Amino acid sequence: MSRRSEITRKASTQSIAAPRARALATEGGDRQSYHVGNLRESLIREALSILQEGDGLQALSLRKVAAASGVSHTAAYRHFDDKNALLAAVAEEGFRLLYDYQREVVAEAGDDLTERFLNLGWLYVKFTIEYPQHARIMFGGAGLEFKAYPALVAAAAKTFRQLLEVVRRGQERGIIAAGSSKHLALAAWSIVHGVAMLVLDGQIRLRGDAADIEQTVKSVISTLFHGLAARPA
Amino acid sequence: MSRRSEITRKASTQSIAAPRARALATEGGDRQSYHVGNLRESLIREALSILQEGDGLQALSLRKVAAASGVSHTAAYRHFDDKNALLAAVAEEGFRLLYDYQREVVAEAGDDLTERFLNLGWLYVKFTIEYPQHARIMFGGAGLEFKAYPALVAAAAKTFRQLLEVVRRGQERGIIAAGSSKHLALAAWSIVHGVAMLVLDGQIRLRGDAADIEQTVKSVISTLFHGLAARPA
DNA sequence: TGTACATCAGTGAACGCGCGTTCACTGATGTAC
DNA sequence: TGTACATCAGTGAACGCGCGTTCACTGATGTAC
Repeated sequence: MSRRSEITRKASTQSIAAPRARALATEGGDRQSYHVGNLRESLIREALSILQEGDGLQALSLRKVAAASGVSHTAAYRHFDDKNALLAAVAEEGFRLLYDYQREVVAEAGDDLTERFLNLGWLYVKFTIEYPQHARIMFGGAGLEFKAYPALVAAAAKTFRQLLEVVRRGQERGIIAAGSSKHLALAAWSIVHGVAMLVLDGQIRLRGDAADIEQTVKSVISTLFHGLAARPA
Repeated sequence: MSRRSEITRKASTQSIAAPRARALATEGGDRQSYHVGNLRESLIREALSILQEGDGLQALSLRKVAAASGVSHTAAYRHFDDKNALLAAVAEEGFRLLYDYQREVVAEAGDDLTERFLNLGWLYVKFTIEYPQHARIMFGGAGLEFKAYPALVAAAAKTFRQLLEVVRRGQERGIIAAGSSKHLALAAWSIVHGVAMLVLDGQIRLRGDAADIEQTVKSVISTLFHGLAARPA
């Protein structure tokens, strides 16, 4: 008993992002023995799990999250000032998760920069499709005031900086056009974010299988890469 | 008395989009003498007005909308099956409004197609910034099941088709690259939608004035036009 | 023109619900001497 | 080692709230004869 609580306490002191990046994609984990030491993490995890069920943002309540963690609903106030603070933590976790995924793609060896760009963009869209409600919280659908949560702002900025670096490296190698790398990165982020949101909202109908969607999305991204305008022949 | 109700009844039989496209941008109109004949339009208008106050989607309730229309909250059920049906009507109205605005830009004379493209894109973003909550309903933030509302689907499709036509005309004139015009239009929609959402969510911080934002947005769109890749020199 | 009836938009009371938040509390664990 | 005390995570009852929806109703307007 005392041994277990020692373990869980230790777990609570380190970032939950790294060890859980994979776990999130799989199943919920053990439901027992939360409390004392890891309730905070448990609440975030269960919130994600509830969002994953797809009943929309308004299906997420403090009470449900607490119940899923096997805890009285007032216990949440030990760890979060209020409901919004929990949402902010969920969003923050989302950005860390996305960052980790992106890092893998960026780190992948491969000389074809275009290819890598397509993959990075496709990853972003895939993330949004796989974690739609999660993505909505991250991208303002919950009406969260980001400014009130510096850690959240930092996590989001870090994710964007990753893209910015890829653009810069491309420019150095002469593969990406010269100019404000910030504006170019913004263009890349915008198109990928836009197509993700349109797919998520069903404006882009995903008739056909996953492969079709992937192809469509990549075609859109490659339009950005090569330009909409006709090349002067 | 009977004369007035005749007028309002006639008004209710035609689309509210055209005559109101301008009115929406200005003030709320007269609050008296709704009922019998134009309650439906009044409910939609007041819903928009409440959304415009910017307290978020969840601040919009049937009861508030009815109260703003000066009517018992159960009266709404005379005109809408339920709350979602009202939301769908609001979204539909939004697409019609956007369509009308776009048509003006498209119709504007001007030989410079690039310029016109930038203007069309900027219009889209401006619309989203000016009617943020409205845009959220239109773009899935309310969790509306679009499929259940054919008129809504039609209005959205019509707006997209407008963009598609511009792309096709550009291709005919050899100004826009050959290839699937649908995919190209999708790319244009995506980037514009993405940048709009990122601005709306504060991910793109709008330090500086409106002109700065306009410049940034147009720079992003022109990146799509000319391509991210370096031109082979 | 007058009467009887149908239609239908809007009323207001009532319902049950889940919500976020507060409060005084309990009981286990950690710390000082 | 033992005692007294502080800390602190979690409890459970209670609060007030606004919500969507239902129901039987009222009263004005339109229609048939």
